[in-house]
Amino acid sequence: MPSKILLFEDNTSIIEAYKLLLADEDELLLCASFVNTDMLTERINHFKPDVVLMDINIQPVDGIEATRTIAGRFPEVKVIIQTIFDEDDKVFSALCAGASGYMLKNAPAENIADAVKDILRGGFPMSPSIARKVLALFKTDAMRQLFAARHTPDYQLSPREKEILKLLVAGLSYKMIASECHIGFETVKSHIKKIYEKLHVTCVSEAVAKAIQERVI
Amino acid sequence: MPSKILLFEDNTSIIEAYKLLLADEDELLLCASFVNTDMLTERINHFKPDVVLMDINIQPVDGIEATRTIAGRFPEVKVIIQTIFDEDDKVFSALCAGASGYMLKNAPAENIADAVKDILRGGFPMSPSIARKVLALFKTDAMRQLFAARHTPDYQLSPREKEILKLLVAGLSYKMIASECHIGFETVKSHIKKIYEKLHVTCVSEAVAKAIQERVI
DNA sequence: CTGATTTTCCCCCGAATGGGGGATTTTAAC
DNA sequence: GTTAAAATCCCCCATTCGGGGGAAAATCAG
Repeated sequence: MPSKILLFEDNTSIIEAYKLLLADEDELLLCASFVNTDMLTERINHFKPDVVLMDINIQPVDGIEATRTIAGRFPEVKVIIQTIFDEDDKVFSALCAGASGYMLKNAPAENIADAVKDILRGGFPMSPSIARKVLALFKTDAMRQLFAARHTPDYQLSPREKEILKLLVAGLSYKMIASECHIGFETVKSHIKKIYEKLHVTCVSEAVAKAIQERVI
Repeated sequence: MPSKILLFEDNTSIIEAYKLLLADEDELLLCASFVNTDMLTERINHFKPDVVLMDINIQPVDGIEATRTIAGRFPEVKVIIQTIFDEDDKVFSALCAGASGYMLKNAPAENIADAVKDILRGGFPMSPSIARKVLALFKTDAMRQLFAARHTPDYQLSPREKEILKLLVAGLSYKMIASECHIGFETVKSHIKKIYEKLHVTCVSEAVAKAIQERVI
């Protein structure tokens, strides 16, 4: 049984091209194509496609928003964003919005069907230029922040120190921490002194910020 | 001018194999190889390679950490992670750490030089399983939080209050904030009193935690 | 113009914090 | 069994915070 495809594309000549390209594919079936995103959910609901090829610049709802809608309402539908080139930010947003992949409209003709099949198999074909862009995203500050989660700097805090740091982050005073941990006030002070040393900070605010941002706790 | 390569690999027979494979490549020059990650930055600094081939399981600093170091200190150096197989998670972490690509050590011999050249040209050969992980990353909550419109509770902080809150989060004392903002100490106190009221907190630690976690600032 | 909000500043005072010294006991490692 | 680290507690003391009162400009919206 072939995979049903819906095409959203405002350029009719591209629609024609796709029709031709997909016509003699046994595994793929182009059910319908639309030049706008009107009645989006109704159309999806009606055709129940396996794949949606979505032009990123379609109107009135743009391809990214449409992707978000489809990914939210029909998570089993794979959305493949169609773009021309040099639209890094948009492609990135589209992937965030739930797109399963990303294709260049000006790719060599025979590759298009293969790309669709590939994505259906769970692959994620990326042209080198796109791969480079995605890879570049791994090096942005935002991504680094994300992966600070995985990369947790080790400040060699002892279990007790971690416990107390957590309570500090939770907003407890020294006194409250003491009673919470069933230890003396002075002990709490000692631990916190040690924590500050190890984290290279000098006050609660820095300690809390560091603990949260670098996921020390 | 050939691209200079440094090899970090603890298996000496693999080092020998790479030497042979890269010996008759005009575009590639294997400068040196090391069986550990001691003196990492010094070595990079000395050889100034274009490419580093980094075994993922090298010691004492593992390949991922080493990659992070190199990517941080020498962003122009491309790091290619060398892995055996079935180490998707590690490979993924390596990419997050800033690797430019990865290669299978047991790849057909003639492919190795090609893979290096490919990555040098900016390509990014990615296996389906890795690609899937990359894609999955785009759908994580963390990413959505970062890039999608997110629910930010509105505490109605005035611009000045936000500014001061930022400085609080940065770990500045009242006095430092005063001098930073060119206002009096008492004014800072007033603002902070107001901030605490609005955020429903009673001390810096709570305020900082809330500001960061709820992205108030 | 008028009222509301923001920003600025002030005093008082008790409580909390941070840094500098310690010391003892328990636990873990070698 | 010695050594090292962790966890506990103590004192002193200056500084910083936090909450309670204000109040006067400056800015802004209607």
